[in-house]
Amino acid sequence: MPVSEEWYARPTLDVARDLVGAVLETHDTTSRIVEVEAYTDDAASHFVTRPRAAAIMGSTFGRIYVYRIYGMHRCLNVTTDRDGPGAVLFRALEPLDGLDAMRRRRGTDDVRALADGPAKLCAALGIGDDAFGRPAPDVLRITPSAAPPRIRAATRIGVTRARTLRWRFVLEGSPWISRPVDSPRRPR
DNA sequence: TGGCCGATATGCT
DNA sequence: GCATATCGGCCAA
Repeated sequence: MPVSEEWYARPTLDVARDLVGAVLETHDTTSRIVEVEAYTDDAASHFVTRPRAAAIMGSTFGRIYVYRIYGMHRCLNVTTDRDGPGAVLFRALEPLDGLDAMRRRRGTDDVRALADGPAKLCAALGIGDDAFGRPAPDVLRITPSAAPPRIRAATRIGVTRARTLRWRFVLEGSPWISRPVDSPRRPR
C-alpha cells in the first residue's frame, strides 16, 4: 500500500529511515530507495541557506521540493514533519523496472550510473521544476519495505556545514549507493 | 545590481 | 585526484 501525504508528517529522521529500502514508483519506473539524507533546521539545510526557496520545508509535509544546483542539475526531496522544517533528499536508487525510460532520460546505457546520485536519479525519473510543491503521492508511489532493512548512518555528502551530523542513511550492503559510507572513526 | 557560492556530474590527468 | 560547466538564490552595497 503506497503511503499518503500524512505519512510524511512524522519527524524527519523517522521518515528518512523508513524511506530506505522502500519501493518507489513513478508513472513509468520502479526502483528501490537505497540512500537518502535528512535536513531540518541544521546549518546545512536549505531551510537555513535558501530560506525563501526552501520555505516549503517549514510550511508543508508530503510535498515535492525540487531545487537546482550548479546551474544544470536538479535534486528531489520530499518535505516532512508537521511540527517543524524538514525534508528528505533522495540520493540513490536501485533501478527495478522502466530501465529503458531511465536510460533514455539519462542518456547512458550504464545501469550502474542511472540513479547513483541525487541529480542523476532526478533526471532518471524525469522529475522537473514543475513538480515543485505538488503532493508527493501525485508524483511518487512509495511502498515501505515490510521488514525493516539494515541501515547504516553516515555523514552527509557535499555539505560544508554541520559536518558532524550523521544524517545520511544507506541500505546496508547495497552496491547501488552514490559513494561508500565514511568510517565513524575517521570523520572528515 | 554585482558577485559569490553551491545537498553535482563528468571528463581528463 | 582535479578542473570545470553553468545559473538561480541570496545578500551586501
